[in-house]
Amino acid sequence: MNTPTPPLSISAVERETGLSKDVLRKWEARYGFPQPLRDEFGERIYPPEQVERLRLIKRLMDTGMRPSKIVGKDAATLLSLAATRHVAAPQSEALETRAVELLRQHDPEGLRQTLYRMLLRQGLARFVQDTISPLNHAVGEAWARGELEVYEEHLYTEAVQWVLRNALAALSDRQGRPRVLLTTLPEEPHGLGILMVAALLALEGAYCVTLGPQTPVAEIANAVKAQAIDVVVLSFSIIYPPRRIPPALEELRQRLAPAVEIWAGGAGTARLHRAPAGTRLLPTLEDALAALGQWRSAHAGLLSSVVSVEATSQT
Amino acid sequence: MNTPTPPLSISAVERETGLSKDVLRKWEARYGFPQPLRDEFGERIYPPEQVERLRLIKRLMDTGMRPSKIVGKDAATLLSLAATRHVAAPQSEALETRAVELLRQHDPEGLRQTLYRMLLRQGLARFVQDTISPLNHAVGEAWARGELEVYEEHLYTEAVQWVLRNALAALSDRQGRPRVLLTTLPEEPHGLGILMVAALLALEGAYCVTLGPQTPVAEIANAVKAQAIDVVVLSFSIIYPPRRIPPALEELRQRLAPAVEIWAGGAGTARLHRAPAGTRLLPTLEDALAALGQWRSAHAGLLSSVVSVEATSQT
DNA sequence: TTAAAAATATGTCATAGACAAAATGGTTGA
DNA sequence: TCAACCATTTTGTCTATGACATATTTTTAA
Repeated sequence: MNTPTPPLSISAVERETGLSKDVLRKWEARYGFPQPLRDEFGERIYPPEQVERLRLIKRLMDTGMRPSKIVGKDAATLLSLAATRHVAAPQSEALETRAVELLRQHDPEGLRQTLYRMLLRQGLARFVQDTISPLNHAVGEAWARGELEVYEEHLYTEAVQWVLRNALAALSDRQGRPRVLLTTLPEEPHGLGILMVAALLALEGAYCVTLGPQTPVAEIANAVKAQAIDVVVLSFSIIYPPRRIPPALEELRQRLAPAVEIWAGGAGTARLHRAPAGTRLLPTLEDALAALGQWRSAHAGLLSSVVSVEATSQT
Repeated sequence: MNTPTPPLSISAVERETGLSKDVLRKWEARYGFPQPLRDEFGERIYPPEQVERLRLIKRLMDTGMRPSKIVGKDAATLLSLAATRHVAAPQSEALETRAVELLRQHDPEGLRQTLYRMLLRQGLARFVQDTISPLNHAVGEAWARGELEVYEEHLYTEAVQWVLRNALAALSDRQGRPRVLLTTLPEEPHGLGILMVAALLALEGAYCVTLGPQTPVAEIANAVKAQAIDVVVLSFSIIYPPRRIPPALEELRQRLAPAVEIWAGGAGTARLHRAPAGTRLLPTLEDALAALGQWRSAHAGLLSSVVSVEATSQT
């Protein structure tokens, strides 16, 4: 009934796991795993079990573990390690399993509908915080366990984006303040986070421009000028190397006028001690709302003179 | 004003151009191009001009040219080659340049609006055929000339998807016939084509399920059964190796009940001589409409008994 | 404790050659 | 005239091994 999963070539494994060919070969030499079979031409072929383990290892490494600690471990140990990683117990198991089920049945329409109904029932704010957030985790873990294929994760992402963008379109108010630009840096492909933040901020009356993921810094600077942006929100997922976040933020800080605030959100920022000067961390969605409130009170008296401020800041 | 584009490392060039590190090194050895400089550690660094040329070369290769014919050529020659490739002169230059402009200004909202207004003015069918199709070309070429960054192309894709999905949602009719499943195979990442076809078919009253791109064959078979699908539409873009299309179609043909039709569309199918037995090629969008008409007349007398046919075909 | 320095771990890059897979071009047979 | 076949060439991917930059951890000094 399910996919029969034949053994994979090294490029296929690279595609499936995100581990480069070089890394796969080096691990084999250094840690003795993976240990692919060879085909008739002496080329590596990886049995599904090993691909499975590699997927798990990749997932654990994305949460900060080091290869030497985990590459040797067997699948069971890896799974238990993965289990100890997340503390928060999901409150609405039912929805999550239902969503994963719909994914597996390839019913994108049904998934969108389910999500949209949930949105109507809960309201946008609770929907984003209590439903989408845990769902993201559930889907991510299902994928790491090999229960979902890559394209099924795509399906999920598309459905969520669809629902959130719809909501955003309805909320869009060009007079809203602050004017917020949301995007990710070129090395960060995950764009769901910014949509979630955008939804929350737009609900509170901010004007949100979501650029989509992977915008070069120079282009962010252009967009900020062109659209008279007050706040830039960047999202860093768990896969973004934490060490690279501060320098990236500092570079952006230098390129933007000091009046433009820089907020950094996403799971990747949770591991940071403190924010670089002139930037702000938003490890959770609540922090985004708090930051918005503070921006508002800081600019409360100035809102009437905003137009002139923008005009000068565009030089 | 524009991006300053520093010299790039070999991985960066791989990311930018889609040419693997192995290929970049081999071309250097075989054809003498690219000829990257070396940094202080002896590692390759590619000046922007060479990256530019590589981008053009990749684009030309995607249209079927061979490396030996073009890797040596200079940028001007490559551009003229690219120019001779497309015959059809775009009729509404204005719109195309306007869209590219909006992209460059990072105004996704504005782009969506422009597209949506165009849709309302022209109607969905003309919008897809006369506007989106040439726009796709224009954007693709702008990208090959280096006028757009990767993420700007994403922006475009997202905007078009947004507009088309919106239209599709409004048209969706669960009673519609035939029931059409649209997707691409795992090696084909481009998903715009199926949305365009879906829009046209849905407009004519078909029920369309768009699975998103990169669905494994086994999963297509599952979905076909689960949703009582009459027709599977696959899209092959210009980058799909033409030689692999027939075997792929044949494999799918074997996995599906004979009553389920298989149509293959997209620019990749234009180069094929004839369709494998039991499948049908749709090199142009008009062909899709024609195929729909023929399906309808072939099943005209049976439409009343469709329900029972489905019930038995699901065994 | 904090900070700097040394040691270790890890990923990326380089070279060079083997060879499968794809494409081309010519030949044969319908 | 066209398609199918085979030989030849082209082209991309893979193997193997080692160097070394960069990231992380540990140790040492302040």
